[in-house]
Amino acid sequence: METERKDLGREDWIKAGMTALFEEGIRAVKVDRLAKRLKITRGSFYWHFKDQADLLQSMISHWTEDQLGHAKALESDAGAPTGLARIRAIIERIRDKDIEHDVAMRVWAYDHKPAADAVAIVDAARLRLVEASFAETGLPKADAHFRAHLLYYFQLGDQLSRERPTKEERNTQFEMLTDLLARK
Amino acid sequence: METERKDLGREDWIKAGMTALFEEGIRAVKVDRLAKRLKITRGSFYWHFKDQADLLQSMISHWTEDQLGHAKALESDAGAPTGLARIRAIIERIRDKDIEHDVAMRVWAYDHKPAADAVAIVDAARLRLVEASFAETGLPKADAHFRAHLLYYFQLGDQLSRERPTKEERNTQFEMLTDLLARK
DNA sequence: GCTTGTCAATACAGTACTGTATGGAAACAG
DNA sequence: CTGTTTCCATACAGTACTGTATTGACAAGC
Repeated sequence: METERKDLGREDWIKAGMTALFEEGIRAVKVDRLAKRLKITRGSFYWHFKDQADLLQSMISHWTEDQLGHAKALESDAGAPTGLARIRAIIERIRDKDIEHDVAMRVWAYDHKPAADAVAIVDAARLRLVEASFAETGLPKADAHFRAHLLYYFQLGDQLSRERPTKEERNTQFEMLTDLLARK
Repeated sequence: METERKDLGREDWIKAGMTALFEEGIRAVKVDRLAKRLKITRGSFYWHFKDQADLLQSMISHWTEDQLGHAKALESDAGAPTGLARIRAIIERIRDKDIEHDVAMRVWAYDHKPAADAVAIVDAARLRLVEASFAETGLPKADAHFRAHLLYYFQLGDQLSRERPTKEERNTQFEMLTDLLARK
C-alpha cells in the first residue's frame, strides 16, 4: 500500500541546496524554494535545521570535505603518474569534474565569509599538490611555487571568463602551457 | 538662504549604484537602500528610472564605456612604451585601477546575462590589446594569442583567489611571469 | 492498545523589498 | 502673478521570502 512517507534527513536538504546552488547560484538557495524542489513543506526543514544559516554551513562543510578528499586521493594514489604528467592529471581533474561547482562556490564566497574561507582552504590544498609535483621535476622551490600558481590561476581565470572555447581549443591551450612550464 | 533642493539626475543614482556594487556587491543595489545612501526617497528614483532593471542596465553601459575608453586610451597613446614594457603597463593598469570593480562585475555576471555580455566585451577588448602587443615583439600569432590569455587569466585568477599576497610577492610573481613570457 | 518520539503540514506574524498613484513644493516661462 | 514643468514625499498594495508555534500522522517500544 506504498504510503509515501518521505522521512527526509539533513543530507537530502543539503543535496537539494547544492543542486540549487550549482544550477542557479546561491540566490536560489532559499528554504521555501528547496521545499518546492523536494515537494514537501518548510515544516520539515525547520525540524532538521535551526535556520537557513545552519543549512549553508552544512553545505560548505560538505563541499570542503569532498574537495579535500579528492586532493588527498590524488596525492596518495600509488599508481599515479609523476612529475608533469601528474600535474596534467590534477588540472584535468579540476577542470572536468569540479568546474561548475567551483565557480558557484567562488561567486558565493565573494560576499559570504564562511564560503570564502572554505574556498581558500581548498585552493591551498590543491596548490600545495601542484607545487609539490613541480618540485618533483627538479625545479627550485620558488619556481615550483610560481608555476603552480600560474597554472592554477590560469585555469581559474579560464573558468571564469565568458569565452567559451571548444574542447580542442582548450586542450591546445593547456598543451602550450604545459610545454612552457616544462622548460627549465 | 541655501535651501537644499537636491535635484539629482540619473548619473547620481548610477554613481550610487556603482559605489554600492563595489562596496557590498550587487545584492546591495536596491532602490530603497540607494535612496537611504542619497538621503532622499524612492520617489526621486522612479521619476528618473522606469524600474530597477533600468538602473542596472545604465550601470552596465556606464562601466562598459569606461573600460573600453581606458583600453582605447592605452592603444592610441603615442608616447607609450612598446612590446613587453607596454604589456606590463597594460596589466598594471588593470591590476591597480580596475580590480575591485572587475571582480564585482564578474560576480554579478555569473547570474545576470547583460552583465555577463558586458564583461565579455571588455575582456575581449583588453585581450586584443595584449595580444597585439605580444605580436609586436615578433611572436607568431598563435603564440601571441596564447600568451595574452595566459597573462590575462593569470591576473584574473589572482584577483579572484582569496590569497591576499603582499605587494612585493605580487610584483615578483608578475616579474617571473613576464620573464617567462619574454622567452622565445 | 497506549504512549512516546519522529517527522511534516498549516497558520501566523514579521521583514525587506518592489512598483504605482497621487499630491505638493520649488523653479521657471509667459 | 499665474500656470506649467520638474522633481520629490507619502501612502498603498503586492511579492518573496523568514522563522515560530501548534497540531496531526505515523511507527516503534512497552
